[in-house]
Amino acid sequence: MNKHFQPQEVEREIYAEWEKSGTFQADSSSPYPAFSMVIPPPNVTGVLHLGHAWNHTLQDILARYHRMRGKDVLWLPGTDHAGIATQTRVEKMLMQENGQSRHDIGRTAFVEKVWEWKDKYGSAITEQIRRLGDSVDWSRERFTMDEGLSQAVRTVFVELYQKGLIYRGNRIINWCSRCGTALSDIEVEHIELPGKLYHIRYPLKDGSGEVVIATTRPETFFADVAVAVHPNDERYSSLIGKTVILPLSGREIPILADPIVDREYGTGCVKITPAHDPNDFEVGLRHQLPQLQCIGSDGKLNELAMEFAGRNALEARQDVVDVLRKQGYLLHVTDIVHAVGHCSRCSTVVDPLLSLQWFVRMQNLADPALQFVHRGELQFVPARFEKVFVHWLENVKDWCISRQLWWGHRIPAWYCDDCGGTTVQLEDATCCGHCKSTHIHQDEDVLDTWFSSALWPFSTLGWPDTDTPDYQKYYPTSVLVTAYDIIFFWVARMVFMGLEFTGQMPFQTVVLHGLIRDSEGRKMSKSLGNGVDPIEIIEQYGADTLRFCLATGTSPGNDQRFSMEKIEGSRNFMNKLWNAARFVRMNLSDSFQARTIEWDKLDIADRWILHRLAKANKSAQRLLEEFEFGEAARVLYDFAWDDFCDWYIEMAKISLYGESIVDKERVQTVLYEVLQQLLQMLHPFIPFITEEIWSYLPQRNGQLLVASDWPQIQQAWIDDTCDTLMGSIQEAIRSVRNIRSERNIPPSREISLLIRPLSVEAMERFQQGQYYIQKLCHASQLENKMDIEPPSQAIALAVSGAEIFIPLAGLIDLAAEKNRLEQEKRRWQQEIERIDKKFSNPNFLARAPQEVVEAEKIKREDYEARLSAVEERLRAVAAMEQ
RNA sequence: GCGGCUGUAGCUCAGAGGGAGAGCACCACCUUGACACGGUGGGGGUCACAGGUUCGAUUCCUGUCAGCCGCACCA
Repeated sequence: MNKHFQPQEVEREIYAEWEKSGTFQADSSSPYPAFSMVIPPPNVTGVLHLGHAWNHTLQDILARYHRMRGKDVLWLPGTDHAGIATQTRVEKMLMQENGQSRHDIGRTAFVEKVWEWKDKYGSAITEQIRRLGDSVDWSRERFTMDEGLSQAVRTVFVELYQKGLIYRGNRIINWCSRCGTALSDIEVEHIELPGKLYHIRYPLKDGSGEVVIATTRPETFFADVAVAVHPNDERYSSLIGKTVILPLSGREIPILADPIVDREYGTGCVKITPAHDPNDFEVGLRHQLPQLQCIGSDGKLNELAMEFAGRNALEARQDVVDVLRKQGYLLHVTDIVHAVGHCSRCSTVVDPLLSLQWFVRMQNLADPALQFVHRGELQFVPARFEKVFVHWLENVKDWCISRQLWWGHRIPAWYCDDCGGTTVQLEDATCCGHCKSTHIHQDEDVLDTWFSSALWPFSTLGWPDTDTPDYQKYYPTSVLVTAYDIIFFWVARMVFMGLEFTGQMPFQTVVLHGLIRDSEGRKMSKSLGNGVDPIEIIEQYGADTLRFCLATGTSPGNDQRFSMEKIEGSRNFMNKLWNAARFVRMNLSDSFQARTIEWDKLDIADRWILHRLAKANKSAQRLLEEFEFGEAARVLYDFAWDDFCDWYIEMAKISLYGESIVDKERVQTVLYEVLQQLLQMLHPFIPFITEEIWSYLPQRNGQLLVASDWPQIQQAWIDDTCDTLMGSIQEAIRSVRNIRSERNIPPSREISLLIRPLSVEAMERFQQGQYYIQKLCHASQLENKMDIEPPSQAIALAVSGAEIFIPLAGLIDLAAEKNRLEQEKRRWQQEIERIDKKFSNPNFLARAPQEVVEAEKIKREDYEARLSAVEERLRAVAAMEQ
């Protein structure tokens, strides 16, 4: 083994070996119980970012863990077609290369281009997924526009239409003029911006005065159809039913009463523009008002705006205001701050627009989802996200699913040019379903990408065919792991679609993690240029370093900051593990045969490390079952670094470099066993390096770690007494080291140690650890006797159950020693006081649990013993001063 | 307006009803035969604030303050 692990040299080979071994492939015919997950399908056009890397690390930990625990694991990979993003990208390319727009080449040719593009670049992201080491089943990879998945989309659309849960209608939708398509409500991001509130006079027709309305979008006034006031607003009650004359156009519109009006806001008078505002739209329906439109889908004003026709609405605003002002209609303008909707993809301001679109009627789908969740049939991790989920579903509005794009699942609806009927069906229509006319044309639009993603957990397993072995065995899936920012986009939609079409929750548990931020806590974004390319990290440090860094940074549902310092910390751990393994390997012969561990023949240190190993295993398992990834990783880190490397390996060196063959073999067996189990437990987190180390272990015969079993917890190894015993040995070692350091006694200078135990029992304890104390304190001799008479020129240490003397003839500064002992004395006195305070409270004795009281008593005895040792020593020092 | 998260060492963050933790940074010492991507030792925090529950609160509850996020409304 080299001095350092070289991830670049081995990761690709190891991944290829894993793939070849078939370990990642699920087997629906195997007798083992299923553990299944579907990957949140990344954008086929995309590149891997740190968020993916994190998300995938967590899933891979689960996949590999459950595989090692004997489950038949299916982790299904794939990508989605990302309608707008992909289309935009190919359009740009087309424009750059040929100077053509998609309209220049036509729909069929354009869609062909996108497929070409997808075939060429769509594998980039799946290649990157391999670099992360994901143990996905590539034989089951899916794409949302695959034949089967497209069939699922059509089936769902047709069935929902037949059930009346999908309808086409004229509604206010969010229109992004840059993307040229409608968006759903959640694709709109509201951003607080400074704006102006324009107060405009609308004269009464009867000449008796005027009303003043307030608006932020004065350019829409051309499409006003009414003015509304609150029914109980005394200021305006006499005006209800009267008519006002719209400035410039002279059109007459009514004043009406509607409770939606906020009397406090603006003037309390609202202009009603049903075609350009969702609230006004509702008011319009209630009062049967016409729906006049003055801005088209191109964002331009139309002929209703008279001389402004043809101009961009937003740009024309100022001119409209100027004209109103000139003609005396503008009363005044005030500054306000209001939330303006922006396209979440391209940040263009979205226009509320009246438009004929397809919608999913949400009520009937949301209700069952809410019922199932209330019955506890979906576990959220962390639980608090359930509230977010429920709140959204309780208030959800109908989902606009049609997109004015060419790339995606085309809506299976045909319109008849003769009878005007709509035909919705699975197969491509050849004639009108109502009048049999062949003069029909298909709807031009495609479906929202999330419509197909919503079906992902079952469409990928063969649905609508529910008899496939995969669907039978792996649906519903076990766990879904995703970031909390797509609870609405994806999780909620999978839930209600899953319930509607499979009658089951698509997953039993949904694990939500946070978002990656930069080292200053900012979201990573292209515009800030603070993004980090995970592939670069992998190339520089290896996938394991990245994965371990992300895993240890995980705390449930919370964001994490990314920094190179953390990466280095993680890299250092890889190096530590590598070298610990290297040490073990160097001390085993090539023909080494693992022996069974004979508990009775083990030394205290052996028992202790096996105890710690079993405890670490227990904790890691519990934490992984609870999806506490960060804690699980930390438990293993601490075990590996602190217990194994810092203590056990150092202690093992005594036997390894000693005379006794028996001792040496004993320690070799333990080292080998611990390392092997450690590699197995770390494998889900850092698969490459553990696999690589595994290959160096003797007697492996080409067996892969990835296919091995998670180690059994050996109950017989759990030994708390041994743990406390080692604890006191470690304390003794640390105390002596502390003194060495304080007194600048270099390691090269050997010292003697005299241990004076306070009891026979303590003497036996220290006997078991005395070689370790001696070696780890660089002591040339050690005596452990109850009747030791301390030399006068010595430093005295009070440890649990004993006093330790370090004879240092000629090096003792009595004043300094007295000072140190005084400090010690105060420390133990304080501890005793703290405990006595508890005991002096009668309620403590009466109400605290017996174990707690008992534990405090034992502590007090220990402190008391130490205190008297220190006091005695103080007296001795004082006597010497004379 | 509704809901949520966060506030612990200089920084990043764990944690748990009964003696304040880690990593990094810092200081000192150490080329000890796995590792300087290392070892040993050390300094450093009234666990945001105020109440309450409890024998006992940094941990549970309520409120306040500060930072952040989501949802709704905003003519």
